[in-house]
Amino acid sequence: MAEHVTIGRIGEHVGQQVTIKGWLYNKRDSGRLQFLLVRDGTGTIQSVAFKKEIDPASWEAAAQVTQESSVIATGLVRADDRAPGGYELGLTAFEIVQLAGEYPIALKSHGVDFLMENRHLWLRAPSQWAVMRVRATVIRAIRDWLDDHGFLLVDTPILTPAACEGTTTLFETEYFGEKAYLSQSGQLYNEATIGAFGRVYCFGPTFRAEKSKTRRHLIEFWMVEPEMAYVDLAGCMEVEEQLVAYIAQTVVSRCRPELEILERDVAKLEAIVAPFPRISYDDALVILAEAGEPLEWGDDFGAPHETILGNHFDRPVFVHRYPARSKAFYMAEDEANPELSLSVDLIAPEGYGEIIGGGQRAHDLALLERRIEEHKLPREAFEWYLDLRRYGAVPHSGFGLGIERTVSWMCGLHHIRETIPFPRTMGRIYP
RNA sequence: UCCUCGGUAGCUCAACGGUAGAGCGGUCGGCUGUUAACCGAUUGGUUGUUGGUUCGAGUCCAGCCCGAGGAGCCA
Repeated sequence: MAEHVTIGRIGEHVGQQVTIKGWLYNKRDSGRLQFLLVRDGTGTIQSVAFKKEIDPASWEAAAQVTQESSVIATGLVRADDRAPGGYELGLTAFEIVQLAGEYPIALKSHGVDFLMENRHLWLRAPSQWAVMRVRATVIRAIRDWLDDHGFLLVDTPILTPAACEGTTTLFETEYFGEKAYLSQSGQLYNEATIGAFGRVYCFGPTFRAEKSKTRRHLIEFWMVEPEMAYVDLAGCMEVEEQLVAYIAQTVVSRCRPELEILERDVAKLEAIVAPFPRISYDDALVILAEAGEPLEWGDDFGAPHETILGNHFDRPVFVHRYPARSKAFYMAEDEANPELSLSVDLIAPEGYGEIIGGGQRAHDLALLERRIEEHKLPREAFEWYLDLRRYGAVPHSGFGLGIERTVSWMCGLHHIRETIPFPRTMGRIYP
C-alpha cells in the first residue's frame, strides 16, 4: 500500500511509490499513452499512464475520467523536465472516486459574469488558488506582526446599535424589535479597549451598503484595525509602514510559486521597504497641480488623484493632515492649524489607491461633543464613547487596513472581487 | 443614483434588414512524451424580455430586466 502524500511535498518522495488523492485538472492522451494532470489542493502533478504498464481497470478508468472528477492515483514519483512542475507520477493504479459530469468551466478564456456565477468551481482554477493562498499569507503576516509587537486581538461586535461614523450607508437589521446595523468599523469599540489593554486590534468582516461599482469596492470586506494608546500621528505612521513592509516581504518570501502563476512583477513588491515617503495634503496638491490634475483646497482625492500620487513614488506614500471638514468626526485636530486633521492615508503604488485610512483620534471631551453636534449624530448613542474622554483620556491613534485591497495589490490583480472567496458586490450575492 | 458599453449554442465570439455560424467544451474514432496537445467526424439555438416599424428583425425604434466599466463614497 503506497503512502498518501501531498503534491506540495512531492519532491521529498522521488523514487518512491506514492498515492495522490485529488481531482483531475486536465487530460491529454495519444493512443497507448495518457497524461493526467491531477491536483490535490497543494499543487498539480502530471501522471502518466502507459497501457502496457498498468492494469486494464486502471487504464479504462484513466480513459473514462472527465475534467474535475475526483480521483486517486498511485505511482512512482520521478523528476522529469518534460512534466509541468518538474515531477511526474508514473501510474501503476488509477481509480475514480466520482465521475464528474460535463464541467462548466472549460479550459479557455471566460467572461467575469460567468466565472462569478460559478465562483464555487472557479476557486479550483490555478489563478484563484494562488490568490487565496496569498490572501491567507497576508492575513497570517498581519496577525504575526501585530501579535509579536504587543498588540492584543480584541474582537468587536458585528451587530451595532448605531453608525460608527454616521456618514456611510449601513445595512439595517432587526434586533428584538429594535433597529440594529451591521458594523462598518470596529474602531470606536477599540478606542475603548485600549483603556484596558494598551495596544489592540480587531480583525473581521465589515459591511458597507454603498452602491459602489468599482474595482476597489466590495459590500462585505475584511479589515484589520489596530488602535494604540499614547501614540501620536507620527508613531501611527511608523507602525503602519513596519506592518505593510512586513506583509509585502512575507508574501515575497513565502508565495513565490503563487506570484509566478499570477505573473506578478516581484521586484515591485521587493521595493516595499520602510521608510515610506510622507507628504502633507498641501504637498499632495502641489504634486497634483504639476501633474495637470489641480484640486481645490478642501476637496478630497478622487481615484485619478490617488493614482497620480501612488505612481509618483516607488513605494506606498503617506498623505497626512487632510482638511478636517473632509474627515470623520473623531479625528484629532492639528494644534498648528485647526482646519487640519491629524489624519493619514496610505496610498499604494501602481494605481492600487488607498489601502489604509487612520490617524490620531480626538481625545478632548469638548471637541468631541462639538463634532458630534456638527455631524448631527445621535448623542445618546455615543455616551459610552464620550466616557472614554472623561476617564483617563490619552492621545491615541489607529488605522484600518483593507485586506482585499492589500491582497489585490500583492497579487497585481485588476479587480478586488477575486481576492475574497465569495465576493459580495452590488448586484451579486450568489453563490 | 448618474454616465458609457453590452446581452446570439454550456463557454468565448461572428453574422449588409433576406436560410443563425466558428472556435472551445461534450460525444465517437485515430495517434507511445503531451504541455489550454494534435487530426477526423459529430452534437449543440424560444438571438435577455415586452411591444412597435417592415413583405421580412439577431440586426432598426421604444420600454423593461440583467450584467460590465467608470463616477460619487470609502478600506
